[in-house]
Amino acid sequence: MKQTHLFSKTVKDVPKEETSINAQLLIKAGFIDKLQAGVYSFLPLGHRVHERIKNVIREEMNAVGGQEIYMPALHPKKNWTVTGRWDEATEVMFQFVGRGDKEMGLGWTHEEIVTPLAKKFVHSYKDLPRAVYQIQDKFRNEPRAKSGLLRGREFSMKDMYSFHISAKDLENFYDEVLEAYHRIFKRMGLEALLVEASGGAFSKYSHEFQVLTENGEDLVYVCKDCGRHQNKEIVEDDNCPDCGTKRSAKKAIEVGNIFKLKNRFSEAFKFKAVDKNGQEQDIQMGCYGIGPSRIMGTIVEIMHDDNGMIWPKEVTPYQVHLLALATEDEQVKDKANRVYKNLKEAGVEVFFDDREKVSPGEKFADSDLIGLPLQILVGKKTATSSQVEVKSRDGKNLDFTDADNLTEEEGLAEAIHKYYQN
RNA sequence: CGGGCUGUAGCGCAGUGGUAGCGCGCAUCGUUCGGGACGAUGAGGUCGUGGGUUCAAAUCCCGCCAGCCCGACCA
Repeated sequence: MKQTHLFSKTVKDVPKEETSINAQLLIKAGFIDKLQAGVYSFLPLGHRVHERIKNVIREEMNAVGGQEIYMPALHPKKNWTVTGRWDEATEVMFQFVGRGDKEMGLGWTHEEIVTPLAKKFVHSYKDLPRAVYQIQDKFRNEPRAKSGLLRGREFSMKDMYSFHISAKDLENFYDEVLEAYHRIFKRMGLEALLVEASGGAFSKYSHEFQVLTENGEDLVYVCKDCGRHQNKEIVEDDNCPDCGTKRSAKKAIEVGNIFKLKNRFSEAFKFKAVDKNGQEQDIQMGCYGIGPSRIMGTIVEIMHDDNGMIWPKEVTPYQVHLLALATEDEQVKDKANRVYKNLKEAGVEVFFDDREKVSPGEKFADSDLIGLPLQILVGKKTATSSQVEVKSRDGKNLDFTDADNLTEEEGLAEAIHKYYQN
């Protein structure tokens, strides 16, 4: 992708009222644009990151047997009256009247949709277990949207729902998803703690995945001795219930949440299946949420420095940022174009700053702001040789920069591919 | 929903009663070119919105809308 063709641009100043780091950096770099409080457009670079995050989640959900579907966001009132949550959810749910006085609402969660859906196909223990998930925008009428992508009124969510013939089977699957969640966050460079929390409107208890950061809005009691962490909402005293250690409250961002719904929704929708003995059983359900857009904001909160963002390899919008530094020099220009072409042909995802009459300083500043893991510099220094200069955004040394055979033609693409495989 | 602050050019801001400014960005030309270069010229605004006061309102008063922060809330 040539930077001269990119839809968005970086800006030098962001509104001073945007105080959260993720909003500031993502807006400044042209990754997102705010339409209204808690509602954002994802621009090409931001969209690519968002999609990569979703793809990591997809891979891990598919790996535990989840099947991707896509449900409507526009819900009829009738499904919600079954569980009584139409009236309970007036605060959080956007509700309105459509044509013919029909009452409808926008989906803020999908138990009321997926349960009757599954009921159409599941009648016997032989049809179980099943897990379906979707990645879709959720709508929540938050009293106060804030902190950029961290708390929005429209935001992306992966929500998976699982169906089981027994509580035991639910337990097993729940544990598998829990492990899958750990893998997801690890792949994206986030250290997420497993935290016990209340079940809110869904069940008595749940597990949250929390990333510790000062900019978080949750408070987690962290036990450094035995690792039993609990959300403040269920904590009665500072001491760990397991080992008795005095725990400290730390701010955190909730990036995932999983619940055992048990028979709460299957009972409401009269969703049963016969077991091996021919006896009808309430279906046991679990639900598993994770917010890609919130994760994007969290990654920026955690991984940045004074100059800008630093994307982890798994979710970077492009693999390398190629900078043509002295475009008035025809040799430099030709060489940069060649490197771009060669890398692209070798399957490297290249973002190419081909802007002319833009000073090197501005290119460096923009490149650091955008934060791709690798920067390749083509300037007068190396114009007459076939060598290129490679820098890592995080400042760590690259073991391949010294390789003698690392030229624009040979070795470079290979080294980049290798870098991304680690 | 309570408290505080804010709304003026694409973005950031100044302008407290006399008819609209600065910086960035943008356009054209020239110079510059390894950590956000410089000069010249130019385009761009019903000052959030509705009403009121006044000879005169971006500026004063009232209502409304929108945004940010703190709190409450947060499946």
